[in-house]
Amino acid sequence: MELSPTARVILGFLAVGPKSGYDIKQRVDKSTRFFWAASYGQIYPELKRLVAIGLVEPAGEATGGRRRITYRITPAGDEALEAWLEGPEQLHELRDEGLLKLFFAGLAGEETVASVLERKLDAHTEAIERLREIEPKAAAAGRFGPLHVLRYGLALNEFSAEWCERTLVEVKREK
Amino acid sequence: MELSPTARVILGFLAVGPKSGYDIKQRVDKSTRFFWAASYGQIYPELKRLVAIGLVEPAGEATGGRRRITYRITPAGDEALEAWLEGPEQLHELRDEGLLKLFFAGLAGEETVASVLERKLDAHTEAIERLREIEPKAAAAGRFGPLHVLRYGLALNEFSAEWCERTLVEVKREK
DNA sequence: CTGCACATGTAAACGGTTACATGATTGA
DNA sequence: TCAATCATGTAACCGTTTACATGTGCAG
Repeated sequence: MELSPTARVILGFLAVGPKSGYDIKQRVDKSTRFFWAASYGQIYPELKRLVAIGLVEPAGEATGGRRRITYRITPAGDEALEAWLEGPEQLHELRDEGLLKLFFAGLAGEETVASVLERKLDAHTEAIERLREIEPKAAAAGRFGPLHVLRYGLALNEFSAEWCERTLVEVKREK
Repeated sequence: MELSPTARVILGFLAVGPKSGYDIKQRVDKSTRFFWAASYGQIYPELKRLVAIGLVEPAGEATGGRRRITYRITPAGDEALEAWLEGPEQLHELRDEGLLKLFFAGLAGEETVASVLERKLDAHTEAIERLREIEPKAAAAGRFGPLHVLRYGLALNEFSAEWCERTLVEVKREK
């Protein structure tokens, strides 16, 4: 029983505790979105599919107030999640338009190369700031996975930012 | 005139010199595929679209032998390419299933965490090997962009591999 | 009482991969 | 002569984003 891409995040978050589709989306946006995004257009239909195949079950509607449907992972869901975690496949895809531009920027002159690098540097700097804001919360929560993944993201962006700076210096020296 | 994602690679490679769709695919697979992939299913239709809007033109069919359609970038195509290179947008997307697994792997115990890290390490090690094989060729070609992008890829994968190793040690120490 | 955040959902469009179809040429 | 590679192309499918539709409850 192969899990769809979106099912992987959903089951993961439901394994931590029952949540609504809305909840899941909020969590994704504050954590996994940097390496695994999901939109409402995927989450809501996927939740229904997961219920249909018995990996997830409704855990009661709104306790008073607002409409709200909470879901809980089933034992079958736990099994499927574990099977996925232990499976060998680990897709890795990168789409980096800055790198693509850099690849061709030589055709347009050194100024273009420099501005491409500067914008890539900006993007990494911003990412670092956003991740630093989140870090204290992740550290306080004390869960191993989220914290280490966050620190990896931080370190990776710092590495990339420094690489952009070094390469910028090199480009300007050659000019 | 916004360039479609695939049009960006196509125009870039055609700016270096005339090529067929098949050529472009080969080049992509040997270079940009690590951060910007493209399949025949996109390249051939996109070439036709680019001809239709005048950014690219046919540069003659097969000189004897095999069937083969070569394309050349037009002045309008050069302009569009430069406009794209100088534009501010630089999409950056990452899909890293290893990180997603790591995010949740704590739920399944430390052995799962370790095996997820080991497989991520393997993936980066393999990437390093593949990139090292290509490097001498890129260095010999002497074009700034491709060489620096390749070295960035190499450095990034080395960084990630080392991070996996360090984190593995940490995980095993805690056990 | 108004605007914002909560909350769920669907439809259309887009971008991409994969599989399939076709056929020519080259080298073993 | 047979397999591999060259070479172009299309159709089906999948996953994803975006825009839209609808309505609730709370705070100012």
